[in-house]
Amino acid sequence: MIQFWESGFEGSSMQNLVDRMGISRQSLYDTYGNKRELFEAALKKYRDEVIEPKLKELSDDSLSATHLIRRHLESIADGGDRMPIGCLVVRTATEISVQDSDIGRMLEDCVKLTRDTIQRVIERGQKSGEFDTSRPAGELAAVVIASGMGLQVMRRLPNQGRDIRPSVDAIMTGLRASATEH
Amino acid sequence: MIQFWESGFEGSSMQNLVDRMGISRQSLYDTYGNKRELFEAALKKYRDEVIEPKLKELSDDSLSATHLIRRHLESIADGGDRMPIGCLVVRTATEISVQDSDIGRMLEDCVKLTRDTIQRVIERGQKSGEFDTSRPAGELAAVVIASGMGLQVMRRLPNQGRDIRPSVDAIMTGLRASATEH
DNA sequence: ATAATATCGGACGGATCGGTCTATTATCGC
DNA sequence: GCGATAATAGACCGATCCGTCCGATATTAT
Repeated sequence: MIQFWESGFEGSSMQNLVDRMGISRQSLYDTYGNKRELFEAALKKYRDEVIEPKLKELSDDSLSATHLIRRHLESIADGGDRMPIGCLVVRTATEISVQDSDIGRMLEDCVKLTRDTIQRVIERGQKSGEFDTSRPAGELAAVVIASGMGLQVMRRLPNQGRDIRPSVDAIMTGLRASATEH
Repeated sequence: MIQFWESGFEGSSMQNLVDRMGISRQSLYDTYGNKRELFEAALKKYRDEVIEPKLKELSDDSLSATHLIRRHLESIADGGDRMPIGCLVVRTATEISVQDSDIGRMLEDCVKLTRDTIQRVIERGQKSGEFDTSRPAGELAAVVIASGMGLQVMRRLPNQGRDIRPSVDAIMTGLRASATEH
Protein backbone atom coordinates (compact mmCIF):
# COMPACT_ATOMS: atom_id res chain seq x y z
CA MET A 1 0.00 0.00 0.00
CA ILE A 2 2.74 2.42 0.95
CA GLN A 3 4.69 1.63 -2.21
CA PHE A 4 1.69 2.24 -4.47
CA TRP A 5 0.81 5.30 -2.43
CA GLU A 6 4.27 6.76 -2.91
CA SER A 7 4.89 5.81 -6.52
CA GLY A 8 1.56 4.95 -8.09
CA PHE A 9 0.63 1.87 -10.09
CA GLU A 10 2.88 2.32 -13.11
CA GLY A 11 5.65 3.76 -10.98
CA SER A 12 5.82 0.68 -8.76
CA SER A 13 7.58 -2.36 -10.19
CA MET A 14 6.95 -5.84 -8.90
CA GLN A 15 10.55 -5.83 -7.74
CA ASN A 16 9.92 -2.73 -5.63
CA LEU A 17 6.90 -4.44 -4.13
CA VAL A 18 8.75 -7.69 -3.45
CA ASP A 19 11.50 -5.77 -1.68
CA ARG A 20 9.18 -3.72 0.51
CA MET A 21 6.70 -6.47 1.37
CA GLY A 22 9.42 -8.75 2.69
CA ILE A 23 8.07 -11.86 1.02
CA SER A 24 9.39 -13.76 -1.96
CA ARG A 25 8.37 -13.00 -5.47
CA GLN A 26 6.74 -16.40 -5.84
CA SER A 27 4.68 -16.04 -2.68
CA LEU A 28 3.50 -12.68 -3.88
CA TYR A 29 2.21 -14.12 -7.13
CA ASP A 30 0.75 -17.18 -5.36
CA THR A 31 -1.17 -14.94 -3.00
CA TYR A 32 -2.27 -12.05 -5.20
CA GLY A 33 -2.14 -13.39 -8.75
CA ASN A 34 -0.81 -10.36 -10.57
CA LYS A 35 0.06 -6.74 -10.17
CA ARG A 36 -3.43 -5.44 -10.74
CA GLU A 37 -5.01 -7.69 -8.12
CA LEU A 38 -2.27 -6.75 -5.70
CA PHE A 39 -3.09 -3.14 -6.33
CA GLU A 40 -6.75 -3.77 -5.63
CA ALA A 41 -5.78 -5.39 -2.34
CA ALA A 42 -3.66 -2.35 -1.52
CA LEU A 43 -6.59 -0.09 -2.33
CA LYS A 44 -8.84 -2.12 -0.01
CA LYS A 45 -6.19 -1.83 2.70
CA TYR A 46 -6.06 1.91 2.13
CA ARG A 47 -9.82 2.13 2.53
CA ASP A 48 -9.81 0.09 5.73
CA GLU A 49 -6.72 1.49 7.39
CA VAL A 50 -6.49 5.06 6.15
CA ILE A 51 -9.93 6.23 5.09
CA GLU A 52 -12.04 4.39 7.64
CA PRO A 53 -10.18 5.83 10.66
CA LYS A 54 -10.66 9.30 9.22
CA LEU A 55 -14.37 8.64 8.84
CA LYS A 56 -14.50 7.38 12.41
CA GLU A 57 -13.03 10.67 13.54
CA LEU A 58 -15.77 12.43 11.61
CA SER A 59 -18.43 10.46 13.44
CA ASP A 60 -17.64 11.81 16.89
CA ASP A 61 -20.87 13.62 17.66
CA SER A 62 -19.49 15.10 20.85
CA LEU A 63 -17.59 17.63 18.77
CA SER A 64 -19.16 20.42 16.77
CA ALA A 65 -19.69 19.93 13.05
CA THR A 66 -17.49 22.94 12.35
CA HIS A 67 -14.69 21.49 14.40
CA LEU A 68 -14.94 18.10 12.69
CA ILE A 69 -14.88 19.45 9.15
CA ARG A 70 -12.08 21.85 9.97
CA ARG A 71 -10.00 19.11 11.52
CA HIS A 72 -10.68 16.90 8.53
CA LEU A 73 -9.39 19.51 6.11
CA GLU A 74 -6.46 20.47 8.28
CA SER A 75 -5.36 16.85 8.54
CA ILE A 76 -4.73 17.01 4.79
CA ALA A 77 -2.23 19.80 5.32
CA ASP A 78 -0.58 18.08 8.26
CA GLY A 79 -0.47 14.85 6.34
CA GLY A 80 0.40 12.63 9.25
CA ASP A 81 3.80 11.55 10.44
CA ARG A 82 5.42 9.08 8.12
CA MET A 83 2.65 8.72 5.57
CA PRO A 84 3.27 9.55 1.90
CA ILE A 85 2.15 12.92 0.65
CA GLY A 86 -1.27 13.07 -0.95
CA CYS A 87 -4.05 10.53 -1.21
CA LEU A 88 -3.95 7.15 -2.93
CA VAL A 89 -7.51 7.54 -4.17
CA VAL A 90 -6.74 10.89 -5.78
CA ARG A 91 -3.50 9.57 -7.21
CA THR A 92 -5.19 6.51 -8.68
CA ALA A 93 -8.12 8.47 -10.07
CA THR A 94 -5.75 10.67 -12.03
CA GLU A 95 -3.44 7.85 -13.11
CA ILE A 96 -5.62 4.93 -14.09
CA SER A 97 -7.87 5.21 -17.11
CA VAL A 98 -10.99 4.53 -15.17
CA GLN A 99 -14.15 4.11 -17.22
CA ASP A 100 -15.99 1.31 -15.45
CA SER A 101 -13.21 -0.97 -14.27
CA ASP A 102 -13.08 -2.65 -10.90
CA ILE A 103 -10.63 -0.07 -9.71
CA GLY A 104 -12.86 2.74 -10.89
CA ARG A 105 -15.72 1.31 -8.90
CA MET A 106 -13.57 0.96 -5.80
CA LEU A 107 -12.44 4.55 -6.07
CA GLU A 108 -16.01 5.69 -6.42
CA ASP A 109 -17.00 3.66 -3.38
CA CYS A 110 -14.29 5.36 -1.35
CA VAL A 111 -15.48 8.78 -2.42
CA LYS A 112 -19.12 7.95 -1.86
CA LEU A 113 -18.37 6.56 1.59
CA THR A 114 -16.52 9.70 2.56
CA ARG A 115 -19.16 11.93 1.06
CA ASP A 116 -21.95 10.25 3.01
CA THR A 117 -20.05 10.61 6.24
CA ILE A 118 -19.31 14.25 5.63
CA GLN A 119 -22.89 14.83 4.57
CA ARG A 120 -24.09 13.51 7.92
CA VAL A 121 -21.78 15.89 9.74
CA ILE A 122 -22.98 18.78 7.64
CA GLU A 123 -26.63 17.94 8.23
CA ARG A 124 -25.90 18.15 11.92
CA GLY A 125 -24.15 21.45 11.40
CA GLN A 126 -27.08 22.79 9.46
CA LYS A 127 -29.51 21.91 12.22
CA SER A 128 -27.29 23.60 14.78
CA GLY A 129 -27.05 26.74 12.63
CA GLU A 130 -23.33 26.40 11.97
CA PHE A 131 -23.64 25.81 8.23
CA ASP A 132 -25.45 27.26 5.27
CA THR A 133 -28.95 25.86 4.90
CA SER A 134 -29.64 27.35 1.49
CA ARG A 135 -27.96 24.34 -0.08
CA PRO A 136 -28.65 20.63 0.42
CA ALA A 137 -26.12 18.97 2.69
CA GLY A 138 -25.10 16.62 -0.12
CA GLU A 139 -23.92 19.53 -2.24
CA LEU A 140 -21.94 21.05 0.59
CA ALA A 141 -20.43 17.64 1.24
CA ALA A 142 -19.42 17.43 -2.41
CA VAL A 143 -17.71 20.80 -2.04
CA VAL A 144 -15.81 19.60 1.02
CA ILE A 145 -14.75 16.47 -0.86
CA ALA A 146 -13.66 18.40 -3.94
CA SER A 147 -11.85 21.02 -1.87
CA GLY A 148 -10.09 18.31 0.08
CA MET A 149 -9.00 16.59 -3.11
CA GLY A 150 -7.72 19.90 -4.40
CA LEU A 151 -5.71 20.43 -1.25
CA GLN A 152 -4.25 16.95 -1.65
CA VAL A 153 -3.06 17.92 -5.13
CA MET A 154 -1.82 21.32 -3.96
CA ARG A 155 0.20 19.68 -1.25
CA ARG A 156 2.28 17.88 -3.85
CA LEU A 157 3.56 21.15 -5.29
CA PRO A 158 6.85 22.49 -3.90
CA ASN A 159 5.95 25.77 -2.25
CA GLN A 160 2.19 25.68 -2.25
CA GLY A 161 2.02 23.63 0.91
CA ARG A 162 1.94 26.68 3.14
CA ASP A 163 -1.06 28.16 1.34
CA ILE A 164 -3.20 25.29 2.52
CA ARG A 165 -3.88 26.46 6.04
CA PRO A 166 -5.48 29.80 5.14
CA SER A 167 -7.40 28.03 2.38
CA VAL A 168 -9.04 25.87 5.00
CA ASP A 169 -10.23 28.99 6.78
CA ALA A 170 -11.73 30.32 3.58
CA ILE A 171 -13.44 27.02 2.83
CA MET A 172 -14.96 26.97 6.30
CA THR A 173 -16.22 30.53 5.80
CA GLY A 174 -17.82 29.40 2.58
CA LEU A 175 -19.68 26.63 4.35
CA ARG A 176 -21.06 29.06 6.89
CA ALA A 177 -22.17 31.32 4.07
CA SER A 178 -25.71 32.60 4.39
CA ALA A 179 -26.17 30.71 7.64
CA THR A 180 -25.40 34.10 9.18
CA GLU A 181 -28.48 35.56 7.54
CA HIS A 182 -30.80 33.94 10.05
CA MET B 1 0.91 17.01 -25.18
CA ILE B 2 -2.25 15.04 -25.78
CA GLN B 3 -0.45 11.73 -25.26
CA PHE B 4 1.02 12.84 -21.94
CA TRP B 5 -2.30 14.38 -21.00
CA GLU B 6 -4.13 11.12 -21.64
CA SER B 7 -1.62 8.66 -20.23
CA GLY B 8 0.76 10.57 -18.01
CA PHE B 9 4.55 10.53 -18.04
CA GLU B 10 5.20 6.93 -17.05
CA GLY B 11 2.18 5.72 -18.99
CA SER B 12 3.47 7.18 -22.26
CA SER B 13 6.24 5.26 -24.00
CA MET B 14 8.55 6.88 -26.51
CA GLN B 15 6.99 4.58 -29.11
CA ASN B 16 3.54 5.98 -28.29
CA LEU B 17 4.92 9.48 -28.67
CA VAL B 18 6.70 8.72 -31.94
CA ASP B 19 3.51 7.27 -33.37
CA ARG B 20 1.28 10.18 -32.37
CA MET B 21 3.71 12.96 -33.24
CA GLY B 22 4.15 11.71 -36.78
CA ILE B 23 7.90 12.22 -36.83
CA SER B 24 10.67 9.68 -36.73
CA ARG B 25 12.18 8.45 -33.51
CA GLN B 26 15.54 9.93 -34.38
CA SER B 27 14.11 13.36 -35.15
CA LEU B 28 12.32 13.29 -31.83
CA TYR B 29 15.55 12.66 -29.95
CA ASP B 30 17.46 15.20 -32.08
CA THR B 31 14.90 17.87 -31.28
CA TYR B 32 14.02 17.20 -27.65
CA GLY B 33 16.93 15.24 -26.25
CA ASN B 34 15.10 12.78 -24.04
CA LYS B 35 11.72 11.88 -22.66
CA ARG B 36 11.87 14.27 -19.74
CA GLU B 37 12.73 17.29 -21.87
CA LEU B 38 9.98 16.32 -24.29
CA PHE B 39 7.60 16.25 -21.37
CA GLU B 40 8.69 19.70 -20.30
CA ALA B 41 8.01 20.95 -23.80
CA ALA B 42 4.57 19.36 -23.66
CA LEU B 43 3.93 21.05 -20.33
CA LYS B 44 4.93 24.42 -21.82
CA LYS B 45 2.60 23.78 -24.72
CA TYR B 46 -0.17 22.95 -22.28
CA ARG B 47 0.41 26.21 -20.45
CA ASP B 48 0.40 28.25 -23.65
CA GLU B 49 -2.42 26.54 -25.50
CA VAL B 50 -4.71 25.27 -22.77
CA ILE B 51 -4.20 27.33 -19.64
CA GLU B 52 -3.50 30.71 -21.23
CA PRO B 53 -6.73 30.75 -23.26
CA LYS B 54 -8.67 29.97 -20.11
CA LEU B 55 -6.96 32.84 -18.33
CA LYS B 56 -7.77 35.11 -21.22
CA GLU B 57 -11.42 34.24 -20.81
CA LEU B 58 -11.11 35.16 -17.15
CA SER B 59 -9.77 38.58 -18.07
CA ASP B 60 -12.87 39.79 -19.87
CA ASP B 61 -13.89 42.67 -17.63
CA SER B 62 -17.12 43.21 -19.53
CA LEU B 63 -18.57 40.20 -17.74
CA SER B 64 -19.39 40.03 -14.05
CA ALA B 65 -16.92 38.38 -11.72
CA THR B 66 -19.57 35.88 -10.69
CA HIS B 67 -20.18 34.93 -14.28
CA LEU B 68 -16.49 34.51 -15.00
CA ILE B 69 -15.75 32.29 -12.03
CA ARG B 70 -18.85 30.22 -12.62
CA ARG B 71 -17.99 29.72 -16.25
CA HIS B 72 -14.45 28.80 -15.30
CA LEU B 73 -15.63 26.08 -12.93
CA GLU B 74 -18.31 24.82 -15.28
CA SER B 75 -15.81 24.47 -18.10
CA ILE B 76 -14.13 21.81 -15.96
CA ALA B 77 -17.32 19.77 -16.02
CA ASP B 78 -17.90 20.29 -19.71
CA GLY B 79 -14.31 19.45 -20.43
CA GLY B 80 -14.26 20.59 -23.99
CA ASP B 81 -14.84 18.63 -27.15
CA ARG B 82 -12.08 16.19 -27.89
CA MET B 83 -9.74 17.06 -25.06
CA PRO B 84 -8.64 14.39 -22.57
CA ILE B 85 -10.44 14.23 -19.25
CA GLY B 86 -8.83 16.09 -16.39
CA CYS B 87 -5.92 18.50 -16.23
CA LEU B 88 -2.30 17.78 -17.15
CA VAL B 89 -1.04 19.92 -14.29
CA VAL B 90 -3.12 18.03 -11.75
CA ARG B 91 -2.13 14.71 -13.27
CA THR B 92 1.55 15.59 -13.24
CA ALA B 93 1.47 16.96 -9.71
CA THR B 94 0.11 13.67 -8.44
CA GLU B 95 2.35 11.49 -10.56
CA ILE B 96 5.80 13.01 -10.50
CA SER B 97 7.74 13.09 -7.30
CA VAL B 98 8.07 16.82 -7.31
CA GLN B 99 10.24 18.31 -4.57
CA ASP B 100 12.13 21.09 -6.35
CA SER B 101 12.64 19.73 -9.82
CA ASP B 102 12.21 21.74 -13.01
CA ILE B 103 8.84 20.14 -13.54
CA GLY B 104 7.75 20.96 -10.02
CA ARG B 105 8.64 24.58 -10.63
CA MET B 106 6.73 24.65 -13.91
CA LEU B 107 3.66 23.19 -12.25
CA GLU B 108 3.87 25.76 -9.53
CA ASP B 109 4.16 28.54 -12.10
CA CYS B 110 1.01 27.29 -13.80
CA VAL B 111 -0.88 27.28 -10.54
CA LYS B 112 0.45 30.67 -9.48
CA LEU B 113 -0.42 32.17 -12.86
CA THR B 114 -3.97 30.88 -12.62
CA ARG B 115 -4.30 31.94 -9.02
CA ASP B 116 -3.23 35.50 -9.77
CA THR B 117 -5.71 35.77 -12.60
CA ILE B 118 -8.54 34.42 -10.49
CA GLN B 119 -7.53 36.67 -7.63
CA ARG B 120 -7.89 39.69 -9.89
CA VAL B 121 -11.38 38.62 -10.86
CA ILE B 122 -12.30 38.08 -7.25
CA GLU B 123 -10.96 41.47 -6.21
CA ARG B 124 -13.25 42.99 -8.80
CA GLY B 125 -16.13 40.90 -7.48
CA GLN B 126 -15.41 42.05 -3.95
CA LYS B 127 -15.51 45.70 -4.97
CA SER B 128 -18.81 45.16 -6.75
CA GLY B 129 -20.30 43.42 -3.70
CA GLU B 130 -20.61 40.05 -5.42
CA PHE B 131 -18.11 38.22 -3.23
CA ASP B 132 -17.29 37.86 0.40
CA THR B 133 -15.04 40.63 1.65
CA SER B 134 -14.27 39.08 5.03
CA ARG B 135 -11.45 37.13 3.42
CA PRO B 136 -8.52 38.36 1.33
CA ALA B 137 -9.03 37.79 -2.37
CA GLY B 138 -5.94 35.59 -2.47
CA GLU B 139 -7.49 33.11 -0.09
CA LEU B 140 -10.72 32.96 -2.02
CA ALA B 141 -8.69 32.46 -5.17
CA ALA B 142 -6.88 29.57 -3.51
CA VAL B 143 -10.24 28.04 -2.71
CA VAL B 144 -11.37 28.36 -6.31
CA ILE B 145 -8.14 26.75 -7.47
CA ALA B 146 -8.37 23.89 -5.00
CA SER B 147 -12.04 23.34 -5.73
CA GLY B 148 -11.32 23.31 -9.44
CA MET B 149 -8.55 20.79 -8.99
CA GLY B 150 -10.90 18.64 -6.93
CA LEU B 151 -13.50 18.78 -9.68
CA GLN B 152 -10.84 17.71 -12.18
CA VAL B 153 -10.12 14.66 -10.06
CA MET B 154 -13.81 13.95 -9.49
CA ARG B 155 -14.42 14.04 -13.19
CA ARG B 156 -12.14 11.04 -13.68
CA LEU B 157 -14.39 8.84 -11.57
CA PRO B 158 -17.06 6.82 -13.41
CA ASN B 159 -20.35 8.16 -12.10
CA GLN B 160 -19.29 11.23 -10.19
CA GLY B 161 -19.21 13.40 -13.25
CA ARG B 162 -22.84 14.42 -12.90
CA ASP B 163 -22.34 15.65 -9.34
CA ILE B 164 -20.05 18.37 -10.58
CA ARG B 165 -22.66 20.83 -11.79
CA PRO B 166 -24.49 21.26 -8.47
CA SER B 167 -21.14 21.41 -6.73
CA VAL B 168 -20.30 24.47 -8.76
CA ASP B 169 -23.43 26.14 -7.47
CA ALA B 170 -22.46 25.38 -3.90
CA ILE B 171 -18.94 26.69 -4.45
CA MET B 172 -20.32 29.92 -5.86
CA THR B 173 -22.60 30.29 -2.86
CA GLY B 174 -19.60 29.84 -0.63
CA LEU B 175 -17.78 32.67 -2.37
CA ARG B 176 -20.71 35.01 -1.85
CA ALA B 177 -20.79 34.03 1.82
CA SER B 178 -21.08 36.92 4.21
CA ALA B 179 -21.15 39.38 1.36
CA THR B 180 -24.88 39.28 2.00
CA GLU B 181 -24.35 40.62 5.49
CA HIS B 182 -23.68 44.14 4.27
C1' DA C 1 8.77 -39.89 11.12
C1' DT C 2 6.53 -38.85 7.05
C1' DA C 3 3.64 -36.80 3.78
C1' DA C 4 1.61 -32.49 2.45
C1' DT C 5 1.89 -27.74 2.15
C1' DA C 6 4.21 -22.99 2.30
C1' DT C 7 7.82 -20.29 1.48
C1' DC C 8 11.99 -19.42 -0.31
C1' DG C 9 15.99 -17.64 -3.69
C1' DG C 10 17.09 -17.30 -8.14
C1' DA C 11 17.17 -18.28 -12.85
C1' DC C 12 14.57 -17.68 -16.92
C1' DG C 13 11.47 -15.64 -20.99
C1' DG C 14 9.29 -12.78 -23.97
C1' DA C 15 8.12 -8.16 -24.21
C1' DT C 16 8.89 -3.51 -23.70
C1' DC C 17 11.49 0.26 -21.90
C1' DG C 18 14.49 4.68 -23.10
C1' DG C 19 18.04 5.71 -25.99
C1' DT C 20 21.75 5.14 -29.80
C1' DC C 21 23.68 3.99 -34.26
C1' DT C 22 23.83 3.46 -39.23
C1' DA C 23 22.64 3.99 -43.77
C1' DT C 24 19.38 5.96 -46.96
C1' DT C 25 16.46 9.48 -48.78
C1' DA C 26 14.50 14.50 -48.97
C1' DT C 27 15.17 19.07 -48.75
C1' DC C 28 17.40 23.28 -49.45
C1' DG C 29 20.92 27.14 -50.22
C1' DC C 30 23.91 28.62 -53.64
C1' DG D 1 24.09 20.59 -60.28
C1' DC D 2 25.96 19.96 -55.84
C1' DG D 3 27.40 20.01 -51.12
C1' DA D 4 25.30 20.53 -46.59
C1' DT D 5 21.68 19.78 -43.65
C1' DA D 6 17.40 17.55 -42.12
C1' DA D 7 14.55 13.74 -41.80
C1' DT D 8 13.66 9.07 -42.43
C1' DA D 9 13.32 3.75 -41.40
C1' DG D 10 14.90 0.22 -38.89
C1' DA D 11 18.21 -2.47 -36.55
C1' DC D 12 20.28 -2.54 -32.26
C1' DC D 13 21.68 -1.89 -27.19
C1' DG D 14 21.49 -2.94 -22.16
C1' DA D 15 18.11 -2.52 -18.70
C1' DT D 16 13.88 -3.39 -16.83
C1' DC D 17 9.21 -4.87 -17.17
C1' DC D 18 5.59 -8.66 -15.53
C1' DG D 19 5.11 -13.17 -14.93
C1' DT D 20 6.60 -18.26 -14.65
C1' DC D 21 9.26 -22.25 -13.57
C1' DC D 22 12.38 -24.84 -10.68
C1' DG D 23 14.65 -26.96 -6.90
C1' DA D 24 15.60 -26.44 -2.10
C1' DT D 25 14.26 -25.45 2.54
C1' DA D 26 10.74 -24.66 6.40
C1' DT D 27 6.63 -25.61 8.40
C1' DT D 28 2.74 -28.21 9.62
C1' DA D 29 -0.53 -32.09 10.38
C1' DT D 30 -1.19 -36.73 11.14
